[in-house]
Amino acid sequence: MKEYRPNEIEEKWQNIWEQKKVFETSNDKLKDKFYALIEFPYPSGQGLHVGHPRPYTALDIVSRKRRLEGYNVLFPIGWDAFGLPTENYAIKHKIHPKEVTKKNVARFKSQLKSIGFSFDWSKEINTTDPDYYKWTQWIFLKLFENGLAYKQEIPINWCTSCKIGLANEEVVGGTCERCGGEVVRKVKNQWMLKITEYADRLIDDLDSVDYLDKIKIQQKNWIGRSKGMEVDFRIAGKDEELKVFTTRPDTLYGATYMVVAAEHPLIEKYKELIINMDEIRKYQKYVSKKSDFERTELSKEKTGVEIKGLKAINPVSQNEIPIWISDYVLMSYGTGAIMAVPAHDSRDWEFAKKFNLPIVEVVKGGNVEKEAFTDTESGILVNSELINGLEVDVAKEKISKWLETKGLGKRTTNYKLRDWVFSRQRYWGEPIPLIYCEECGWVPVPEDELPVKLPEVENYEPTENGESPLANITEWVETSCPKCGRKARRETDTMPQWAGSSWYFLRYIDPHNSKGIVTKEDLDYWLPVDWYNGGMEHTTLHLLYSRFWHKFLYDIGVVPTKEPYSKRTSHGMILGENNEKMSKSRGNVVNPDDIVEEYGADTLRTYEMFIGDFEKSVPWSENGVKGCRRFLERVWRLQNIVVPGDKYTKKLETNIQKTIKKVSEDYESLKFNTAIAALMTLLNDFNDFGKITYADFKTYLILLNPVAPHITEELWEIIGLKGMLNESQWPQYDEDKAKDEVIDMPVQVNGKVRGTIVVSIDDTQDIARDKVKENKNIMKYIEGKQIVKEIFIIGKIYNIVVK
RNA sequence: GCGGGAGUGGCGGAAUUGGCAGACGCGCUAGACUUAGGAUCUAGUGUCAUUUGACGUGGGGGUUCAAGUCCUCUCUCCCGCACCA
Repeated sequence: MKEYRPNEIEEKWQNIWEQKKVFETSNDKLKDKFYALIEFPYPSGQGLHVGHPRPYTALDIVSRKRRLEGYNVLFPIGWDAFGLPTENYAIKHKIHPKEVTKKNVARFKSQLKSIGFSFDWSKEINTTDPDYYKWTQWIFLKLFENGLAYKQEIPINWCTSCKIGLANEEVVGGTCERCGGEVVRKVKNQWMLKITEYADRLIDDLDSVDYLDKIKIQQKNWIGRSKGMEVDFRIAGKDEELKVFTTRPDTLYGATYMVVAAEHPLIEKYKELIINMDEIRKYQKYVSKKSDFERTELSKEKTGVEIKGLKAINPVSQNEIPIWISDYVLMSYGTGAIMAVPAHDSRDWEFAKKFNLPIVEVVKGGNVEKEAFTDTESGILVNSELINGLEVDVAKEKISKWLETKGLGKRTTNYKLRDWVFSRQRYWGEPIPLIYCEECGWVPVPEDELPVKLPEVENYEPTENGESPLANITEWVETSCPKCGRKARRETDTMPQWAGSSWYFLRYIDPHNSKGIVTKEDLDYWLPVDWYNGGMEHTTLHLLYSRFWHKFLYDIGVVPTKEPYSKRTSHGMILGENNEKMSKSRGNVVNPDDIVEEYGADTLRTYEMFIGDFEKSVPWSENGVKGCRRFLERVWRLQNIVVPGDKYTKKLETNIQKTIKKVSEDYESLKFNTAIAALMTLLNDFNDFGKITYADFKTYLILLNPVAPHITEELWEIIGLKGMLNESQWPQYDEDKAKDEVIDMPVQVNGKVRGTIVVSIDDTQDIARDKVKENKNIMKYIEGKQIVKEIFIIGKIYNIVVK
């Protein structure tokens, strides 16, 4: 027997697979298709770390299994290469982001290839390739033409010293991450996409897809649909209404004050009437330095200022109530104003306590002097003239009707979801293909002029006033209006990184098409994606954005399905050995190259799958890697105990059948760790028995192949099986043979196991009872006592209750 | 704060979904073979008592013949929060 040398074997088979184009998708549309998708990586400067291969290996396993089952499999790969880190690197080192990307992609590619994934490399895509982003721009134009893109004033994080807009991530404690300068909110006119128009469908169509429940729940909560009422509070002495949204109109009598967002237009409108404008200005400035996130997060200690000089009228009680501003009310949710019901909302309660505002109980059951009583899904109304004594449901309905007939409110649906801010004042993104003409307004770049390519620039830093670096390239910006021919200017904002990743799974299907986005008949065959795996952190942004784009493309007749992905699963993170997130600064990053080099790709793959529950985060362990290498060494040595025979060894057959069943099922249900454990157990059985037939070994190799493709292919060749393993077929199991006929049944007395009896799987209670009587140890606990009850579950357990 | 998720040996994790808790692997202990090694093989390994046994799945309470699994209260940790990808 030769020594097991993974590096030699792995390179050998990777070359053979590539030469023979084993993993290229076939054009045979009569075959059943299987489209497996992983989230394409962002090619960062650090290269892959061991977290990347985990989801890739998982779907590689499924893809390899499906090929052996006869499916036509599409398992593609590409690069999500626009983005901030590349641009920042380019600025710092004065290298074109295109060059940075090229270098990073090359590195990622060689790393991925060394791990032996069965990607169809002929379908590789890159979001920064003009042939690709041509179609990203095309989709944007379609959205624009259909009224789903519009401009709006939106505050951005502005670093006063770098003079550049910052991502939320780059703002640390109100200061700029890179220079430590002061960050303020600055209003910019931004392109927005109306994802809210699809809010209902994005919720409702979740019923038609197979996503993990936690993913569905998280998306639903993010969209945050709530049915309620918009209620008008009149401003005392003015012909002006302050609208609030509430899901609880029944608690209206408890509304003892109102709170509006610091940016609420009401303040500007009535600034002459407001007595304490100075105080308000000061508070507005304080709020403007916080992100929405901080505003709600840091709200442990409530802050706020009363707007003195304005009062509101509670529409049901007619009481005059004060209006406050506070940072816990956001302009971006609802109407930017709330009615505060301190008795039944804890934030309102804290605020009322701090500023000494009245608290009026309207649902019975708590002690509202001590704390807010929020358990009010049901209950009886009090202190509420029109609805006293009614159940919450009934009261809600009655007061809603009353408000409607009086014209004081209307039923509406509100969403937490906000429209998508689509503009970036950055260089490394897709140019937004619009032209501004004084006469015609915003005009799309004609389709035949797409793509609008990124121009070459010297400097990638945004301009002094926060415009994108593109704004400085006069010859690029100045153009003529496609409609009227007059002088016009190009939009200089670029798209966010999310744009390219919102539709990439479509382009994989037909990546080299120069005439259209994807050929229609290919779309009909391949859509929807059968299985999409990715991180939970993408649930509410990328996953939702891409569903939105897909639904839009469905509406305009480009794609044939309402949903892009029929199944979505997700993996856990791999942490450092110290149980912390892997990061350069913590110095706990493990590079897969080192593992491949020292132990081999098959060991890396096996370990990544065996490391633990696929859906949970787990710490890396080098010792665990060694254990997997040892396992593969034992598999390698199985070649020594193979004897001729084209049938399963009798004594091993049940175990083999059971393992086929277990492994086949586990590979399909993310339980890779237990599949490998089953293969280890079977290997132990083989070694205990001492010899195996070709048939035993062949089945074993196929079962292990998706996890460890190189070693199994090599062993297949060594023992002289026909053809290549990857051309063989997935083994079948026989349900009857995959069961033990005889089992050790536990016998309990009063719920405690006192012994076992050997019974056939289908033996009845009478047979079992006789066997119990023969068992002295069990009888010891029964004799002399009265049997109260006997529970017998066939094939499982026998419990005797005695007194 | 809001939303989602997780707590089982020294460690990663199993548990047919209410039926023998700890499969499989790591680590550890002892032994064998040794041209001494981070190789391989054998046996052991939840805790305490060590014959019979008692206890044990973050903590408290409950349902049940039977609870890691169901109900209830509670504690701790992780992830996301819209310009990171």
